[in-house]
Amino acid sequence: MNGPTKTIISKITKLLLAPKTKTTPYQSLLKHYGATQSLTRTKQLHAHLVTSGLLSTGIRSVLVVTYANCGYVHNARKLFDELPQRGTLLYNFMIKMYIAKGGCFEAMKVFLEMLRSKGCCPDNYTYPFVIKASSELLLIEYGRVLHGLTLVSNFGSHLFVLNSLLAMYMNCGEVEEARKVFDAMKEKSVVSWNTMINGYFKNGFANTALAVFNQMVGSGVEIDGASVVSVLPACGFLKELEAGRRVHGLVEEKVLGKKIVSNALVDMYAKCGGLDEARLVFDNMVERDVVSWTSMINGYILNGDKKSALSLFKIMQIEGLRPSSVTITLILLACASLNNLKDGRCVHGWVMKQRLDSEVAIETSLIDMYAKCNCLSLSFSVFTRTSRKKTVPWNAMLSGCVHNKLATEAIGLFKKMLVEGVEINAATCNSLLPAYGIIADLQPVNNINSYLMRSGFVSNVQVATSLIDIYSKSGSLESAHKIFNTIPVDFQDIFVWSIIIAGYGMHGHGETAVSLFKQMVQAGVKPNDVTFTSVLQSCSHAGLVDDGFYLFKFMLKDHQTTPNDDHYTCMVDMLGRAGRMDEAYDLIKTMPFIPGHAVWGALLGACVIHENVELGEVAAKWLFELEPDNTGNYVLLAKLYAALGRWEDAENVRHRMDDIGLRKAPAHSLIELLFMEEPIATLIFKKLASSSGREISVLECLDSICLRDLPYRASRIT
DNA sequence: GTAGGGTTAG
Repeated sequence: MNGPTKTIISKITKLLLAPKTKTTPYQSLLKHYGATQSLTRTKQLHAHLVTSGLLSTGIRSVLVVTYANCGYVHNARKLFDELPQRGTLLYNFMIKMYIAKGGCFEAMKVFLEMLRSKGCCPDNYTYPFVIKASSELLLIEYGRVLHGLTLVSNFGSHLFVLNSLLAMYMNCGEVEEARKVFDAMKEKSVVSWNTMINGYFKNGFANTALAVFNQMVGSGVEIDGASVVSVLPACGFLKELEAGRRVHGLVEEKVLGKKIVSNALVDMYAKCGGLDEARLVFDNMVERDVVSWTSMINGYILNGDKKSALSLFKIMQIEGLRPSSVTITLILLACASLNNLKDGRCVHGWVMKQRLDSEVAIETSLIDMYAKCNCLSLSFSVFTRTSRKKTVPWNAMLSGCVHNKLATEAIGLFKKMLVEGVEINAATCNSLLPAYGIIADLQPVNNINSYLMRSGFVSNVQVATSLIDIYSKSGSLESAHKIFNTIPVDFQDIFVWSIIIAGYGMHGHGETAVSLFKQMVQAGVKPNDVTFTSVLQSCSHAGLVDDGFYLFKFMLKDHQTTPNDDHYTCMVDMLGRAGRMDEAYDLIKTMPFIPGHAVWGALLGACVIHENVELGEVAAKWLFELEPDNTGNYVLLAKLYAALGRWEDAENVRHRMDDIGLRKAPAHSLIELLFMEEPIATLIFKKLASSSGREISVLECLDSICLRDLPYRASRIT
């Protein structure tokens, strides 16, 4: 017999000896039940097969697959265990079932059984499943072993296997390893590229994600919907409106007009500040789901238009869409920042009816909303109904107390957290720490500091930043600076620098503030609006006019930072305090935008100090127009007149207030008006003293003007 | 029968 004949004969023999694989009607029926996930019918047929004694091994195998497809783990497992022999296919189905049910650990166990079994090897279907399981369990070491197994079992170059390895490495944060696998791939599919784009973004490399997408398009790979949905969040995060627009162009060109793609576009435009374009995509959608509406609502919130967010939410409900917990979270956020208790309570009512009020995210948002609307008792009543084990509602409650200036309560709550064994995280510390800034007492700050040291939370830069802030607010710049020095240079970000600079500024150490600012710039940290405000304020408080001017010019020239209202206010305040009134006014005149009330307020304040009526009247004129309801401005102008003895003009200011209804009760005298403000009381005190020609005690003066909180005010005035 | 995809938050 020659070779070919031998082969043919062996093939025929194999076919004859092989078990008949003809599908019986029962098997076809079970396959149909599996495909349609008809569990009840499967159970009925199973019972029938048992009673009629038809439960052959072949049928049992099919039953395992059917139960697995229906997701009925118990029966699948039972029948699977009873089988005398199990093939790769059956193992694969069991693994797939466990993963679909979220039982990744069980899936891994089945895989181990498979490896231990004789004559049954994992195949190109098994590996993607188990790699996914180890990925979801974040078992990177396991994943590496699997990677090794694929290499020794010749599946190391299988496209699906490699793609699942890419996803696994990315999901476990092993970006470099994913890259190595990707670069070594001889054949790449659109899924490989998409996995890389998505993986880079999720691991914080938004720029690389965008670059990989561009490379993909550049090398002629046909993109699909998933490519777009993976790259758009990166554009949104980077606020790369132009890049986002180009992606949008590709979407139109390739007709990738799926709902999910449009949703991603809405989100991208919203995050890039292209609200009109977001709305255009939203309006042109044929069909919108909750995510579409939620993304659009979020767009309005991100762009500061919370009122439109609320009205869109109402339209959404009229259109019959049920908000998700994400939508609710956002709406409560909008209500919180609008101080809109009425709508917030409505949403709360709806949430209760829908029985969504026990979702942690929603509970937390409710606590936050009530706190921001200054209804802390309602926050507490939501809080007491929570399960109290999760950290986030506690954090929201802490922030709520701090927002309402209830520092002692916040600290009390924190102690309770420790007693009740609630997990403390960095966010807890960040919510709590500002409470110590309110108390501004060194002893409690030292206590919390030692806790943060022991627990290791100080190594969190945000926590350390807060700690620096509360130390400087409590008067210990030395401790603040010590903590600043413990932060590794690479982690000294713009926030830490701003806080320490502001700390020195706050205590009048303008020179140190300026020198720290220079150190920061030297260290390569680019100053932002806030740092400039801090350092300019420091100069202003310390009277460092020249330094202030230098920094202001530095901001204009070297950093192309456009000064904002705050910066001009600092400058005007600084020049004004130094008596350089005309320069202050000239600066205002050169402002590239319309000056706000703060700038004019600073000028008026300076005019009062230096008794400059001419400019004071100019400033007041603007202020009365910009904020006609602010009584403080009227008082300041009256004070200015009073200081110069121009009582008639001062009296006119009072009339002006009466005319616009700012003072409901009739005033008997100018003095009464002037006493409304504490600095004016000081002035009156001086006037009384000089007119009577003798020393007048503060208490005597205060007594005569019946101010409340005497001891407090007396200490402030002396 | 296998791989990749969207909105929020403390």
